[in-house]
Amino acid sequence: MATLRPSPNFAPIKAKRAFEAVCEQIRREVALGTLKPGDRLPPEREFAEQLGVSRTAIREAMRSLENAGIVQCQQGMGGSAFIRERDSMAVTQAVGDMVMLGQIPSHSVTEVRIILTEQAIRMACERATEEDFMAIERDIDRAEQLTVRGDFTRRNTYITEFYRILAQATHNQVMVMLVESLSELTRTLLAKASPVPRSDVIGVRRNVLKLMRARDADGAVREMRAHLERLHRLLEAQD
Amino acid sequence: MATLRPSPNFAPIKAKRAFEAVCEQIRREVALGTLKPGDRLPPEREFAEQLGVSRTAIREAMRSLENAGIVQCQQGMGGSAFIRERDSMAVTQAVGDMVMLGQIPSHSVTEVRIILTEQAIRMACERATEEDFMAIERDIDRAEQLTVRGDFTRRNTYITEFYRILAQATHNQVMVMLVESLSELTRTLLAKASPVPRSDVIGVRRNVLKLMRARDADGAVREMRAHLERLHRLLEAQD
Amino acid sequence: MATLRPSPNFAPIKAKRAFEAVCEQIRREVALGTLKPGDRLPPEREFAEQLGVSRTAIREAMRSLENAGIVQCQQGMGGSAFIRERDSMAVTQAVGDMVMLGQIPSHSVTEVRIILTEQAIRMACERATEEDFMAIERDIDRAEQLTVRGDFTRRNTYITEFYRILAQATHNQVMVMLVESLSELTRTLLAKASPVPRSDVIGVRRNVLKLMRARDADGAVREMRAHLERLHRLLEAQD
Amino acid sequence: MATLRPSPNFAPIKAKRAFEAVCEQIRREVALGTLKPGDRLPPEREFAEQLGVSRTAIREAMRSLENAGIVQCQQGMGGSAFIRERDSMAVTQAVGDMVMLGQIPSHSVTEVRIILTEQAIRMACERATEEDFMAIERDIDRAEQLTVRGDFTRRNTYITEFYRILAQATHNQVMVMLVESLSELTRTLLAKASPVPRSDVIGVRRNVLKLMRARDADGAVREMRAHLERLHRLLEAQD
DNA sequence: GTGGTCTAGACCACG
DNA sequence: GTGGTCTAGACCACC
Repeated sequence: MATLRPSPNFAPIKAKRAFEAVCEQIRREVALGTLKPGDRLPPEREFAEQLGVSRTAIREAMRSLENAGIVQCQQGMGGSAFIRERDSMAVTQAVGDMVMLGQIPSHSVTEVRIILTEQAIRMACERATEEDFMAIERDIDRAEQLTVRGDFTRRNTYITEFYRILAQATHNQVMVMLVESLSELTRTLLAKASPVPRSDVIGVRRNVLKLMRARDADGAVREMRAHLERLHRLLEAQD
Repeated sequence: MATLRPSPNFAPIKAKRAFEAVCEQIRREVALGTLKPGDRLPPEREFAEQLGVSRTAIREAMRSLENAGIVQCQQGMGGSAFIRERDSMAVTQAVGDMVMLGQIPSHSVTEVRIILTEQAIRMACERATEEDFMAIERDIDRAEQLTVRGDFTRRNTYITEFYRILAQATHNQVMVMLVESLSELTRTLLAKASPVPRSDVIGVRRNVLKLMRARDADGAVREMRAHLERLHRLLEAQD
Repeated sequence: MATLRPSPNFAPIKAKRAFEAVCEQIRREVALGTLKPGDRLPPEREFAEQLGVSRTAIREAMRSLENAGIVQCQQGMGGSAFIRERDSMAVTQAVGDMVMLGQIPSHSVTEVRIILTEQAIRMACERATEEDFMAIERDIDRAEQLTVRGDFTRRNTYITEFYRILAQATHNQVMVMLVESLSELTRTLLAKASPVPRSDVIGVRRNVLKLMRARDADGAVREMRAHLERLHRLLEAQD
Repeated sequence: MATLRPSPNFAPIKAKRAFEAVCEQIRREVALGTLKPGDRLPPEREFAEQLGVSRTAIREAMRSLENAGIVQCQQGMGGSAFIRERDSMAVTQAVGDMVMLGQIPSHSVTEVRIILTEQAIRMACERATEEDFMAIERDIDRAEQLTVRGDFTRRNTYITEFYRILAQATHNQVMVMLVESLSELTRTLLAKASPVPRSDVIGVRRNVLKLMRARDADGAVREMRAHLERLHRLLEAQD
């Protein structure tokens, strides 16, 4: 039988560096809503004095937060740092590092990417409003127009955005974030691999949209999966 | 006997922001495999001299890489910076920032978390080896033993690790990474919300494992979904 | 008019040193009661590993806690650190340092000492049980016997303890602590000043006790004050 | 009669712990006045060499002295250790430890706190100069202004300082020290207990000050006691 | 085996 | 660049 008295419960200790404490405070204020996107942080010198740390510590904290996509520093007029609008760039970067540096085979990425996209489509089929569908349609239209015109630079913007807009029909921000990150990552991998993927992207997307509008989740998923698997096979071929 | 592994090849830095160039070099060496997890970078001073940059540049680069979860700095002798084992902490942090700072409702997180865990279970049911199952079982066993003993600090380690080990049975590193991140994030949210979640975690997990061993994906998914929904309801109650 | 949105609230940052974190943990466990007087802490080396810090950090923490009178370290096999019984030594030391190092005139000490002792006597007159009085009497008796025998070393123990036992009749631990500290401090000051104070201590104490038993607070206070003022004048003479 | 020849005074060899010897030297210099508040000690490395001990010994000594509130270490250039201004922090800490760690009921603290504050008021009524009263008034004024402005962080500084400034009117440093310590301790206890104490502190204090200026000790004491008892009841409610 | 001491080396912070 | 902080590892004295 165990002793009645609770045994002392010692937790490991992690030394906190000055800049980490600074980061923590800013993160907290952003989380609380007292700092909002567009707000400006105090000038370095003032901020340093306010927090009782050196300017170096402030600078390192800014570097860290900039990396995390939380603030944006701009030099020149009034310099200082602004709170950024949230976007999924940081997640993309983090997942990308894992794949690039961690020797993760690309089919691990594409497999999960397909699964997540499927799940997003299923969710969207249940929740999407006509407005959502129209947003998707607009994106396809523009991409098509630009393809015809041969303006591939701008076309790629819309081609890329498709998955984000699709995911937004789920009305789940986390889903949007992950789908966007994995799509972006796949795109990067493909760009490095085969310079000219070429396939009837527009047609497939129109098909998927039609099936989703008909709330035919299984059909839409089947169509999308076939397309993505075709696309991803280009990557496998390289390994 | 000399090491077979090629030694990292650092080149002097040219203009451009110094710390970025440093980052780039290290990232490259890691990607190439000349720098492996556990390897030690040269001491600050020495490294700075080697690359012909200031110590500040080295420090800022380390900050950046530490942020990305690529290196880990520690104090004291043998301090310097180590290449870290790849883990999903950076992704967790990035997703966590989005949720914490971006006013994303917690049910967006839990919904995707459930979906991903389900998909992981389905994949695992197809691919898991007996070895995978045994790893899961060992984790459950340890958690149970430590629960009985009242050593909650160490218990929580195993309780938390469960989802990672479960996901590893999919043999897909990206899946592991995402499942781990979302589980960790949910755990953090729960910890902030209700101080005493308590439920028969061990029992549920044994059940899921049994069903997976019988390759009954639908059953395992049903059991797990019920458990997670119960858990997540604690969060909804708070909003 | 002030803005509706709450302005960000940045708090100054204090770097936490490793040993402070260790101290904090031990203090917490003692406060929670999971560590009790007599308990043994893990050996330095083991403890260091458990907390993820170096042995030096543990040692510095021990130094700090030893100073605060919380633990006591022993050498040799089976050594390690023990949690100490609470006593007022630390307070005595702290007050003593203030006086010794801060150029505080000794009459500041004696003045407060008299006031506190008076207040203790008043409280005791209201609350003391017969048991308390008997404890005081026993102390006086022993001191008297040892005075007669000429065993001054042991006599001083009882002479010194008198004020603590007197204060214990207030049933207020803080009062005990302060009275004891100031008495002890005065004794030290006197010892340095005049080697032979000599006066009819025993007689005075018997008188005070008799008056207290009669619940004559005013009388007891008058008697005690007269005695202490006589005593303290020895110190004034020196300045 | 004792022998004229001084008897050889063998002190136990006992290899006094190195850091204790260092402490002793510094304490001695401070007591002698050769080291004054604000003075800087030599850098660790240099000091160690000067005294012929290791840096570890110096560090442990610093720890001990820092604990006793005698020196203060700070980072950065001009780092080293400074001799601190005398303050009652060490006493507060020592008394606080006794209460926190020794299971002393909070009403023991509050009871003595009230008694001591009363006695301080009585002493002050006899000795305070107009200058003392003005210092008290300034403190009340500032606290009131900051309350109106909603700057609670700085307000609390003045609210807390009140008792110290009040006690300084006694012109007895020991009284200042004890009143400050017990007030601070009560404040800590209250902060842990009830998040919103709120009451008309400013009004009460102005009243007390008015009565003290009229040298009406009994009145001032009555007013103050009523206020403190009201405050302390918040603590009792929790037990 | 445990505390006490010391050394060398490195990060972290400030100016 | 200086200086505080932390660490790893070693040796000693004690029981």
